Amino acid sequence: MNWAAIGFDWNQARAFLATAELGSLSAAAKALHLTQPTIGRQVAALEDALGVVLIERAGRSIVLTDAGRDLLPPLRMMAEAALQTGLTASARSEAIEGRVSISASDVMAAFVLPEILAELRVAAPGIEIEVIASNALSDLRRREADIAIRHVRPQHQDLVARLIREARANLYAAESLLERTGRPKSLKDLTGEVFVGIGNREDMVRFLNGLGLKVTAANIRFNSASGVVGWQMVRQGLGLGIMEEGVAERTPGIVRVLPTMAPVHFPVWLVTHRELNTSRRIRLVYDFLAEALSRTL
Amino acid sequence: MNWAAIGFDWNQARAFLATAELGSLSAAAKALHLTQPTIGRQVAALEDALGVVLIERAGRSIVLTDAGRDLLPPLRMMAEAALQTGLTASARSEAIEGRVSISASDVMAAFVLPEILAELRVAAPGIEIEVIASNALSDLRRREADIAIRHVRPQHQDLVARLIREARANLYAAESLLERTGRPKSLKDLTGEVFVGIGNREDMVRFLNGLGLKVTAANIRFNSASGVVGWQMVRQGLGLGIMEEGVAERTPGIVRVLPTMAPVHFPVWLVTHRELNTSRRIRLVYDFLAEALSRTL
DNA sequence: CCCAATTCATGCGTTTTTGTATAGAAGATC
DNA sequence: GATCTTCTATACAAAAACGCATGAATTGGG
Repeated sequence: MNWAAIGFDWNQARAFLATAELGSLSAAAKALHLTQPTIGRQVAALEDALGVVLIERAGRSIVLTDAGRDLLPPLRMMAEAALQTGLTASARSEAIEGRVSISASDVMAAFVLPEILAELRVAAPGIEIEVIASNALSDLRRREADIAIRHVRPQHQDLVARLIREARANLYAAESLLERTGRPKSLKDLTGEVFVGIGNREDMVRFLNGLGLKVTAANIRFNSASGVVGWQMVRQGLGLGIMEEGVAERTPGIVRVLPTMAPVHFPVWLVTHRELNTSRRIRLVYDFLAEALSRTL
Repeated sequence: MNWAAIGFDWNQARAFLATAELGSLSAAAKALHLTQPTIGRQVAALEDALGVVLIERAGRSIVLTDAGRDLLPPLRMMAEAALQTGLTASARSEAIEGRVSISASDVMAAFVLPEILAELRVAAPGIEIEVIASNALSDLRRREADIAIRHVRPQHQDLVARLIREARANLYAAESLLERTGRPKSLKDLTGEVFVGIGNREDMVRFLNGLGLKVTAANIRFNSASGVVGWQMVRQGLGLGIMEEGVAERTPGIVRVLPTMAPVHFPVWLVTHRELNTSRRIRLVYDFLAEALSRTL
């Protein structure tokens, strides 16, 4: 290895990369948990060390110079390798203390996880938990989370997954709503009913049609990308909605519509990175979640 | 990019990599132009940040832990990318001031380059020159030098090369030696003569045999890996030796043996990295060397 | 078996870097 | 076009890192 040629400050290089990727010094500072003046000075120092002008201050924002743009590909490589380094280190970490991030849908994060995490805090007080509540699949390979709860089987071989159980979802409504509109006795009674959608309207229509319900997008009068918001709307009696059985049963004022209708089954997968699975800390949380989810859900 | 996962100190990572590759904190410190306590503290801080023990202090030296060994491959990737970053930056550097390193055989470095560099200093006073005198081919792709003077055509497509000229080498001896032993008139007279070898004895024998000289390893009574040392031995009259024509002609007390014998031709290539060729500073030195070598040699 | 040469750890003073607070500049918005 | 928000630059104090000097431990050689 030629040590002289890599003698520039690697942290400054990272500061520039973050600035270039995120578009501003301020954004880079926030991402790297530093301050804007520090990032600015680091980038300036890197320019000085490399003898190259990297960014042009164009008033409010910044623009990369040709030289700066040239540096991006190798710097991205560097960051990729750094990510792999961190991953490997975490996998080797024997420490029980430390942070573990869990990605889950907002419904899971809001209605299922808190109870489980309360137990976990007793079992392992040293572990710091970061819950990422998002209905977008976070990329475990990029380490956006250490552990993810998903409802589709993960494909990539870098990931290791465990099928917790087949969960059930049913159609629910607020008691107040049914008292107003009357209790439907069959699928046909539901035609023309108002539904609360979650996520994409079209997907929701397809899903409901699959259940044998004759509904169109027009029936979904209320919709939200957030499952929690959707569920609150159902509780308010704004319409009928789909919910996981366990969550629904623990929600007061909610009753099942058409109890004779067969529940929708969907899998619950617990997923982590293959390398991270060797980390004692993450393994502990992973196993704890697996046990608790198969029990609670 | 996930910025949180690459939030460890990249300079500390480099410190550990150097330590692991070079085998000791002290060696790493020297390579990175830092001090041993600093490297020690950086590695310790990295261990702390990653929650992993990387090295075991085994008395005088250090031993990598399993975790430390695991981190090496991604860290090497990081260093490779850093090298590429530095390379790209140098290519983009518009600064005339700065360092340029030139790799050449020790003979070239000692007898040809100084004169040329004296001219260069006048033409471009801001440039700092580092001469790497080595008969081992330095790896331009690893940036062990910015520019190399070579006698074989470089293969790799990352390198750009210019054929300066076909140089000539002849057989020479000290006048004092020939006065003692008599001037040889033909190839046959050289059988049994003492030769001064440069580099590998076997290669030297093969080379001389190729010239039609009937010599074996036994004839090469003196040998040195250093061409300069070899040439000094020739000047001292210890034996006959091969030398580039221009250098030999400028050496007092040296005469050509068998002037009728055809000279050996060998190419002189000026080589640099394709990316570096766009650097104003390196381009300047490259062009200057090309001009000077084709004139001087 | 002892001495010399390395190598790592530690204490301390100095230098460097970082963060906070603030000012200035340039788009965005109404 | 005035205002508001967002982003960068600068000054200064606090914190962190660094280098030097030194001590302790170990290995290799005489």
